Amino acid sequence: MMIYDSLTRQKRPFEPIVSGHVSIYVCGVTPYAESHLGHARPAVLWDVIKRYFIRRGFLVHHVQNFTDIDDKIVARAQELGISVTDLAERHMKEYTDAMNQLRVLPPDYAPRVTENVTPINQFIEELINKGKAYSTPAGDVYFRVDQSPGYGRLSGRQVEDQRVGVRIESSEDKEHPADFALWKSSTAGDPGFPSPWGRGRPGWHIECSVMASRYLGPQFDLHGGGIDLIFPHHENELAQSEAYWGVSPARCWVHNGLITHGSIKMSKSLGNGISLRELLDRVSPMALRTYLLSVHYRSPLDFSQDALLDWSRGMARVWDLYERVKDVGSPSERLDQPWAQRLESFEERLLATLDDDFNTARALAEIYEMVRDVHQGEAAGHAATAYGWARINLLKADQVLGILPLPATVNDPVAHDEILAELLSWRQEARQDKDFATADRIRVVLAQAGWTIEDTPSGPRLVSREDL
RNA sequence: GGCGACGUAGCCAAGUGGUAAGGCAGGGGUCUGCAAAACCCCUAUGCCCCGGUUCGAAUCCGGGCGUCGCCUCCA
Repeated sequence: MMIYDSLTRQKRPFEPIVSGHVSIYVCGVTPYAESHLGHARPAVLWDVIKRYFIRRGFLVHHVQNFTDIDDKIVARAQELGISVTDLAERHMKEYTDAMNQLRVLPPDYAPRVTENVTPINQFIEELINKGKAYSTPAGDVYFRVDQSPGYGRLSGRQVEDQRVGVRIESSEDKEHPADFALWKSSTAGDPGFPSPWGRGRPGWHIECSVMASRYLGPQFDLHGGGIDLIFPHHENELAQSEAYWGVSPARCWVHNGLITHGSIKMSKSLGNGISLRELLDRVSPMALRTYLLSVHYRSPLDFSQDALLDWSRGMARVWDLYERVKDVGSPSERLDQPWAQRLESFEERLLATLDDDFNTARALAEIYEMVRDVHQGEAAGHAATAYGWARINLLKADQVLGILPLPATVNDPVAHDEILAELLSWRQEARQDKDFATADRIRVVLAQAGWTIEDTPSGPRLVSREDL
């Protein structure tokens, strides 16, 4: 099992700290606004990673935080005239709902900054005691970057090389321009928490150092997040945790590439962000999920509606096959024909592709090749065996990748169903009487209602493709 | 200015030394009253360009060109 580590910039064999266990910390969202498509990528990726480890027999501990207090949340809540709690709560729920639709398994813990202020303060105090941080007369606390020997090694940059840009916080009583805040004092009207340095709130990076170690211990296996978090967030987190614990927090840093739109990074400020909620109203969640997995996680994914729709057309074939085979029995015969052998060993190949740095794109290709083998078996006169394997293999793929739509919970009004059924049987009668003009008129009527008729050997079937 | 990523068929995309996966679109076919769906077959002598290393390179090295990301909040 090989995983690319951003710190050493190479694929390395995965060696868990505790044999048979894998501990994962993923940086979650700051719920100050609606979730956009970019948030879905790491969520789906880590969901697959988790499912993969579980299938490989690991016990998984997964923590993903909510940064439910920060400058943006405060600003946005004031703008809307609501409390920061209400604002954060609303967007956390939206996020969670979207994740459920995408079939993302919830983390074992989803800690919030506001529930960890005391441990954060203790952590900061200890850093001050160790001489790694200092408080200022204004009630802020900063981390001393020059007391952190390896600072910059994760992001591959040196403090001196950085562009001398305009620093937003100008009233600095920092010792060094690169020092960053562990604790920020709150002004009168702002939300804040008591602390040894006065009322204030945690800086941006400290919460992850504290919560990761609180829930997973000083060192854990995998640390995830978007590639845009490498600097400053993870660089600073690494420095803090190392200063406190004396060890690097994560054994392996896993960063996903960003989603772009028109080749530009998706972001609210540029106005090219796509609302996850709106997108999920328009497209099938499983089409979106598998589309996100169709590109290797470290590459940028340039989103386009057309590419998503093209992709979902392909997945529809897989879903159709599953519909056809979901109730068939398990194979009873063992055959030495190549297609049968490949169907038997499908899951091994699937897991083997994921062994190599979670190559989900190739894993999806394996599914299509498996589907072709099913048809070969069918053509060879072994339909029952082929379909049996199709059912098993699609479920196995689903277990790890999550590819099948959830069972529909739509309950059309009975009257609606009856009308459709009546029209269909009317058309069948017309067809038997060779009255094709009438039959085709009925087809047009149904088409206008959004239904496509598929005449299968076992009779006509209505298909609605509007959700693709 | 510093650091980094990427450039594979009409489109999306895998592939890090051994002779180009997969999907969509397109073409041909089977089935069908016609369609739709499904299935089968075909579709890159070539992987941004130019050099180099090698028996052999999309894959390694050097130099270009182009696109993007981070250096400020960001998944």
